[in-house]
Amino acid sequence: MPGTIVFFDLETTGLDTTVCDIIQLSAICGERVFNTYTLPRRALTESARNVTGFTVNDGSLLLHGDPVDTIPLRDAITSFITFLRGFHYPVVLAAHNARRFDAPVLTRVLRQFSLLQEFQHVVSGFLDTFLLSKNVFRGLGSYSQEYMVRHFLGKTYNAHDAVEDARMLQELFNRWNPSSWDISRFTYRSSLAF
DNA sequence: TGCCAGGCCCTCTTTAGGGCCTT
Repeated sequence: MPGTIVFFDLETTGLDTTVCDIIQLSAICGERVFNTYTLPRRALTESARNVTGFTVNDGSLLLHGDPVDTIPLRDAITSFITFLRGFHYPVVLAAHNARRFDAPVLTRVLRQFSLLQEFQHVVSGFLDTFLLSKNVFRGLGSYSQEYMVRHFLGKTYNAHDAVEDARMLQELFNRWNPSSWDISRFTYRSSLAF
């Protein structure tokens, strides 16, 4: 049986998982919400600026033009691990396209700060809801999170805000109510994620 | 500095190419 599932999302400076910087790290489990912003060192790609609404000006992070408070990336990561320790751990971290995007990015940063071992003590693996939904719900027009929120929940939302993305993913998952077998099929050990 | 990917899946496949999903 899978343990606690924590839904999370990253907003980053781009799509290249080997170099992009994390800008926003958010997670939700039940009613407990985690959210942090960090100032990226790397410039956002044009498409990342357009999609997320983040810009950097004069050493400040702006969201749709309004400044947001940031903390150093290492502090964001250690706060996240502390947040995860608040559950019965090890937990499973779920994200849409986790295997190809969120897990490699997060794992690379954890390695960079020598925090991977500490993280793996609290997190047993990554659940990829993209791969799960693609296999469980055959024949849908799309498997993007936005499409599925419309399809399964009949609503639109503020996509590309990491908190809202994580919140909607949790709601989607609860609607799907996938079997333990399906969950385990698409859960990958965090130690194997790059 | 500026720019920026990539592994899986499908099929009009396997001597390959294109689309998806994430920012």
